[in-house]
Amino acid sequence: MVAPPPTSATILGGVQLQRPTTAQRVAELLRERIVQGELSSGTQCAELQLSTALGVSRNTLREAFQILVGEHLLVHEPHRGVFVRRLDVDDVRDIYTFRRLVECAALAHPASARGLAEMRAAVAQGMDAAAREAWHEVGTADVRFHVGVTAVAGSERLDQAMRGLFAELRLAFALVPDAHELHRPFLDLNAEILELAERGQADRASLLLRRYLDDAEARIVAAVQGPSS
Amino acid sequence: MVAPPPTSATILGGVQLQRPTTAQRVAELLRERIVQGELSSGTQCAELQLSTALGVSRNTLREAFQILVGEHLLVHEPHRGVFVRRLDVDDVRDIYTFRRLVECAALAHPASARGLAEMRAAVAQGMDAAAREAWHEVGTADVRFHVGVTAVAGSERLDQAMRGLFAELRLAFALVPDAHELHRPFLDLNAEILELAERGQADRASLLLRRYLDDAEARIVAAVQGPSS
DNA sequence: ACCGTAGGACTTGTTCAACAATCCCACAAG
DNA sequence: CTTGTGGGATTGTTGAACAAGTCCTACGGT
Repeated sequence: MVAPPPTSATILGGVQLQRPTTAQRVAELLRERIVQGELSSGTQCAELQLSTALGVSRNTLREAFQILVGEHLLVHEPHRGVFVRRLDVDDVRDIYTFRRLVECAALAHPASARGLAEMRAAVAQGMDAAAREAWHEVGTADVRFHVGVTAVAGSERLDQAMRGLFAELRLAFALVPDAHELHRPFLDLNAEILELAERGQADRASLLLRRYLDDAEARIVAAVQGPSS
Repeated sequence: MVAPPPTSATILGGVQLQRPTTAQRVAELLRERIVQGELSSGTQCAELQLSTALGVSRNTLREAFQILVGEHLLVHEPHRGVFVRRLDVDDVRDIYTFRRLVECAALAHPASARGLAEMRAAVAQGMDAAAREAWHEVGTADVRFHVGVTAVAGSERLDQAMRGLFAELRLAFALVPDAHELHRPFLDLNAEILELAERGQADRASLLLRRYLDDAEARIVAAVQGPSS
């Protein structure tokens, strides 16, 4: 087995510098608006209105829609339009079933040190943000922590799937009143999980994580079915 | 836990009857061509050529492209075109890292009987197909078996992610000479895994499955780096 | 009051033609 | 052998147009 000749990609560390296409930029902008809750669940995205507002053609906008539909952030109802996805209780349960399986398994069989480093960085960021009472950033750090947990498994595709899941979850976060209250109690728990994981106590870390997930799921389920129950 | 009220979706079994849009049908057609290997890895999909061949406009075709790019079956290089994705060794390893984590964890903590039923049906189909020497169908049954394993976890999103992963994997299957030889030895193993799972011997089933995955990964990695080594 | 229904306004689905931006290749110059 | 430099082909993006479908409303029958 001979060493492969160094390509420009390996030299440059695999970074790809390609200006995003208009559709990608539009998708990115809409994605941001959606996960930030500025476009709330169920909102219709009218083509003519949005395309003129963004200064792009309908065709380009429709390409952007396809991207976001593929990410489950928008739903497409033929001849009716595209809408910001609305999560129901089953969706939240489904997402947490996914997270429980993947995150707990990742912690139980650690394979990548990069994931641990991410977890460490996320805990630090969360502590710091809490000290400054920057609650929104605390939430960001919490998400980062769990993406880090997933990264412990060492699969790029798994990481990406998890990032997609979190984007979906934010649709539900928006329904939780006092979103900072959602993440605040988990700061210490994350730190504890990290410490166990670093000491090689994989099983205890995994168990603690499961408790976290059960708790978070219950909170969000309650928020989603909210006043209706 | 009370039973949820039956919605129209549950009554109708969740089937949604909406004629697919043209872009969706084009995407489906191309997806089929790709996973069947009729469009081999690296092939460029020229817009003008394809759109005239399919009798659709370039704009519609580009919407279809966005769908398939989102499924990682096509890659888009701005101003150069879209190409059928080419999997390298790292991709295969990444996919199998994903599968190991998810499938083994699913078997270890069974949560859905529907998954077991799928596994059973897949084993039966595989045996039957092998008896008829229908090797292609044996491969289909093998894939079905492992989607069934994933379904044991009980998350719709996880199932979908796994189906997407298998679509990608077929890009690599096409590189394996004698694809039926790839699946043939696993018929009995699948049956054995199923039996262990049904008897509640989750750990042993999970262990056996891990051996399967390691073996399959090695074969495909060898095929992908193939003649170059 | 309660359907059905027939319009009509509006939105989405799809195509087409055009132009701008970019890539690719062949060829010439150093 | 490397480095410009066209020019041709492909992709990126737009605007207009029409077909197809949905939603709303008013009308008529019962």
